[in-house]
Amino acid sequence: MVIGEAAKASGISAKMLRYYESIGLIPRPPRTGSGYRIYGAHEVETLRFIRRARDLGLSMDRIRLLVDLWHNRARASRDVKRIASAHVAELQHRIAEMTAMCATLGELIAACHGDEAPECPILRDLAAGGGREAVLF
Amino acid sequence: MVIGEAAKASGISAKMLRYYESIGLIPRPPRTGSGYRIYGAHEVETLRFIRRARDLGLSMDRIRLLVDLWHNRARASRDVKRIASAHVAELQHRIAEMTAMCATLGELIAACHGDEAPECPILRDLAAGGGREAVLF
DNA sequence: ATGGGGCTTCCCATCATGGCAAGGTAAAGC
DNA sequence: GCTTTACCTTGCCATGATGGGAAGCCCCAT
Repeated sequence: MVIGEAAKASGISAKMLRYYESIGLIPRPPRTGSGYRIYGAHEVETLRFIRRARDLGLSMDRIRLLVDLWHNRARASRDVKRIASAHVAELQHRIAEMTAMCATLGELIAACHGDEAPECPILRDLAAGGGREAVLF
Repeated sequence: MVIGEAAKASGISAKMLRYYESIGLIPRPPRTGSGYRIYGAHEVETLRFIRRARDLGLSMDRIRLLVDLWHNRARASRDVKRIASAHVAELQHRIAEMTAMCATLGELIAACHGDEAPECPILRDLAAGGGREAVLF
């Protein structure tokens, strides 16, 4: 399999395959005489693993650790669980931040007439400092 | 006020003040004879506005629009509301994505013993393709 | 006058991804 | 065999918002 085929089979673009190779996430594949990268079924399997980890929002650093554990028959599932849990904790943190933003903005949007007039609670709040009083009055 | 003081007063680093100036988000301030940027109370007020918009997760592009509307007495609150609503919609989209990731990972984490053994539903799922069957068996 | 801290500009790095350009190659059609 | 076409190679640039650092100038206090 040449890089375009591996890309199609794995769902990762050829560009990213070269990038992953350059950062050492995947090993350098053998080349044909003319320099084309050659991937086998095993490599594509690893790539699909990476793809799915990426789809779950994992960082490259954590994916690297997971791939290493996956390829390591002496692994402890505890290590895998710890990495996944840390990721979930980060996701929840970000979700909480964004939910708070949505809540604040939602109140302001609800208070805004959204008409031709210039008066706007959203701008007023941004200008005044986001304190509760700016929302209530 | 020189840049460091404006930074402290606004909560935006001096580095970012120069950056915001370079991308045209804020106008170029006057300079002293020796080239120091000089900021007044009005500029700091704008910077605090930007800071709070940033804290609500707005993109620079949207902040630019909001600042323009804020400074424009002939604005319509409808335009402000539309921008804020678009941002909330994006936030909700991202929240939904991350929540789905959390749900999937949560199931896998719950199914993982997290002990010394190599057997791990998390890795199994990543390897198998994320289908339901991989979770259930 | 000298030292320290703050200011200036410019360059580099992040992270994962895409785009573009120039040049080589493989395979298919004529 | 030659042409076309599609694909491969490397390398550079860009993103967005931010931090870091270096080299050099400036202001103030001692």
